[in-house]
Amino acid sequence: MEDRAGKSISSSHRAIDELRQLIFSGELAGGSNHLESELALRLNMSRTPIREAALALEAQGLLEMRPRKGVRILVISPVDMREIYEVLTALESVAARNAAQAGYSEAELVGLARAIDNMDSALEADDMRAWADADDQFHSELVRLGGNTRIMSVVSMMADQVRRARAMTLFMREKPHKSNHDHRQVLDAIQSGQADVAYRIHHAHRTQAQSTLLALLDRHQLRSI
Amino acid sequence: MEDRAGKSISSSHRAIDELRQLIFSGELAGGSNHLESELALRLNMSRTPIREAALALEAQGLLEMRPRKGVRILVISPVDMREIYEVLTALESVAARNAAQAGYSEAELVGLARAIDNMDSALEADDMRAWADADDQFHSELVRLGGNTRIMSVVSMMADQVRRARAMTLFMREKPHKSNHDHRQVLDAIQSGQADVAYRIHHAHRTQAQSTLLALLDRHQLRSI
DNA sequence: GCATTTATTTATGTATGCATTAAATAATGC
DNA sequence: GCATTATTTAATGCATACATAAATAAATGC
Repeated sequence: MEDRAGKSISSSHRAIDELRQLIFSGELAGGSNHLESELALRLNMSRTPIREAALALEAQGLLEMRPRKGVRILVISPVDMREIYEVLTALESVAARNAAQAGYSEAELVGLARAIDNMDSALEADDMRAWADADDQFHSELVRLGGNTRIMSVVSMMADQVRRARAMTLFMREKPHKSNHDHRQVLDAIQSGQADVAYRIHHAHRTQAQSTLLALLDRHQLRSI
Repeated sequence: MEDRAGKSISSSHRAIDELRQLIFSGELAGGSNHLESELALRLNMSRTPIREAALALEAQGLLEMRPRKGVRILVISPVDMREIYEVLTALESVAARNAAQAGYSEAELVGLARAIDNMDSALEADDMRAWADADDQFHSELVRLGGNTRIMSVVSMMADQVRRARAMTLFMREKPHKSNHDHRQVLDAIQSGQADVAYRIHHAHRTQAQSTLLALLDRHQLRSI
């Protein structure tokens, strides 16, 4: 097997990538069970790399391995959402503060600025999927600029865990104009080196996002996704 | 294989447990490399469960699997310590706030109180190892009371990552009387439901612990552990 | 003697086989 | 007909075999 760069990629890695895809796309639905042999057949490889991939995805909180029951895709409940957003709020805010303290140049912040621009145009074009991508881009760039690799990996893990739920609520919520405004403010604070402001604004932003989302789940009686 | 409860335990789980032990005890030193076959021989099992265990421990940030180089036990640098303590500070403080908000009864807080008592008597007896155990007990009980399972697992993972470094600095630092005082204050705030106070005090406590530790590493020129 | 190529070794990644044991089904007793 | 036990089925956990590819050593050319 070869990836885009032409470097051969192992079956285990391919299994991880493809299973993630299948989970995010909903083809492997939350709550569904799948025997190792079934997945092996589906991805056209033996059980060994499937097992290794399942172990990795279990560590990332995307599924659960239950002896003789197969691999179960985890569902996200409102309680899970609360937990995850609590962690995201705390860690991303620290990243925002660090980014502001780092004294980045205009050029180094171009990724953040571009993400915000993308969100604006997506919102204008009423393309919520593009907006969500740009939002992801903003948050992951922010965390990257924070410079703490542990925060990066925890945040990206948790973001993955709520990905399905987020996709589902994307089209239920009203247009997130406020979100874009918040992001510009965070960028401003980072540019001007106001660490505490960056922290506070991002913290408020995430807290707001969390209650919006939880209210939405409650209104639609979504008990698990 | 049977564990204490008489329930048979899998080789993979045994491998995880025993490798963790070997890493924490220093028998598998930070930076050392070990072929899968070597570890298999050592734990008297085949490569398969060793591989599964290594994958799990890699996800937990304790080692790294490098093709043909074997499994490398990770070392902790001062930069890693900074990163990890930043995460611990942020998440444990949130846990402290949540615990204070939860309105626990005296009985439910007995674990925390006991941990502090243990730290006091360990300090009196000048038994630093007992003190470290009690400190662990306090922090993990605090996080448990916070009620966020994600925070629990991230914190315990990060605590494991610095375990070796912490053990090493245990006997280099002066007696942590201040620490015990801080912990009592956090417990008081939780008992009286002062969420913001609990947050602030624990945050300050962890920030202090971090700079003490980093200063210690710097003073002793420890660039990796 | 040094660089380059070829051969050899060996650790890994994956497939496969099999014993074990949980779950499902059938059989038995009441 | 229901509960209990025996039987069968089948998914997992692990061992093992082997192809592949990296690293090392040997050989060749200059």
